[in-house]
Amino acid sequence: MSGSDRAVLARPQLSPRGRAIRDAALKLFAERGYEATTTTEIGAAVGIRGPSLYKHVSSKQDLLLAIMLDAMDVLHDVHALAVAGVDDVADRLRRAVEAHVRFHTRHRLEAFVGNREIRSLDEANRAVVVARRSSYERLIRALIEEGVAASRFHVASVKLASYALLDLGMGVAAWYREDGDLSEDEIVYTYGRFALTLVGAAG
Amino acid sequence: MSGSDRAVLARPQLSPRGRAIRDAALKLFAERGYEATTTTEIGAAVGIRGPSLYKHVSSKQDLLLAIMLDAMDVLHDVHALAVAGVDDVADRLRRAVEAHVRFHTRHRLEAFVGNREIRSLDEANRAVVVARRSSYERLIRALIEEGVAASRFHVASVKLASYALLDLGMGVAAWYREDGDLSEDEIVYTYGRFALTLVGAAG
DNA sequence: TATCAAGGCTACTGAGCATTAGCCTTCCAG
DNA sequence: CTGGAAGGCTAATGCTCAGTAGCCTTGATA
Repeated sequence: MSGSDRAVLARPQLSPRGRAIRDAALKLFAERGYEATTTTEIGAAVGIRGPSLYKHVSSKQDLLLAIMLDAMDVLHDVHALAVAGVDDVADRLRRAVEAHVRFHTRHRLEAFVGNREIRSLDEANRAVVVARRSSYERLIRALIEEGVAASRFHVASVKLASYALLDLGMGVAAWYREDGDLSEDEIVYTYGRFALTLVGAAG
Repeated sequence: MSGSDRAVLARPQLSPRGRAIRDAALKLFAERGYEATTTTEIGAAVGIRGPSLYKHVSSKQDLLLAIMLDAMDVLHDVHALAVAGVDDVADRLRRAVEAHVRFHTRHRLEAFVGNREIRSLDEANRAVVVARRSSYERLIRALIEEGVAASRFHVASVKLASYALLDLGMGVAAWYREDGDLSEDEIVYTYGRFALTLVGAAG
């Protein structure tokens, strides 16, 4: 887990203004999309003009990349934390899905942008983000495979089951609202149970 | 069902070139996104220059709107067809979900663009599309409510269950490939069964 | 054969955009 | 009190677009 510790502990420190800019950009990217968001708008959201952003940030593209990479780090971290030290494979899957869903409520903007704007990254950056996402997807699939191998899970297709679980999380990021009438815990626990029935977990 | 008949029978006839342009635009919108797609590219895809598009199409925005509206019509149609004449509520739900998922494989580009590019529609057009989508979502939710009322389904939250089912379809549109190793029927039937376990359908 | 519509094309318009240049103020360190 | 860095600003640069104007070819019709 030294990798995720690094991500947790050594996440680069941003100046307060830098943080504000990134937050504003995140909100705008989520709302209007990356291409449709102008540097003027991002600036306005933190009370400065567009060109002044460049005193804090190297480019709009880097802003997007940083947002996505940070989010992927957090996602890996919460997954690792959720399954660490848990032996039973069904428990591990349930906890992994709970962490997955909770991430998508707590960081819904990051998740939303991360899913929708990969296309807006240029080639090289996209490759990095896609690789990191695939590595996460493999973790979930490996859990299901393990349960199947142990005859604890029974699925028609491991791939299909893992897609389904991952997609449910992404869906949450699209519709969840903090002030909605579904509480975070309600969603998390319900989806955790969905996951187990979905893989046909015995007992 | 006269509404959906209208949609099926009276879908406006497009010239072959018009069709080709719409298809090309759909593919490009799905690949690069609406904002990132230029009229020059759409033109090139059908062998003409960007400005010549305007001999067939009134604007890029209208192209997007037409794609989305047509897709929503088809989705409503396949739903209506799937549940028509089926009495048992569990059967109706399963068939509705199967139709939902099949739509998202057969029309994955339309579904993909329809979900991701609503933001790119201007205010008025967006309102129309959103309304039509909500009406579809209500159909699914009503099915679940009906099963719950009849004590055939048992869910923690109707809303959550319907979100989950709808999101699974959207997920399919994101990863399904005709030449992938999961067949359309395999996905459709598996998700149909998912749906029933997910709503805790008895028998 | 003359006409005309359909459907191409190039050139142009007008707008918007990310980013850079270069200037000015503020404020802290020496 | 002075020098310089930090962080604003306006103006300008260079590019990319959607959409329009207006011209030309083709081919069917009358």
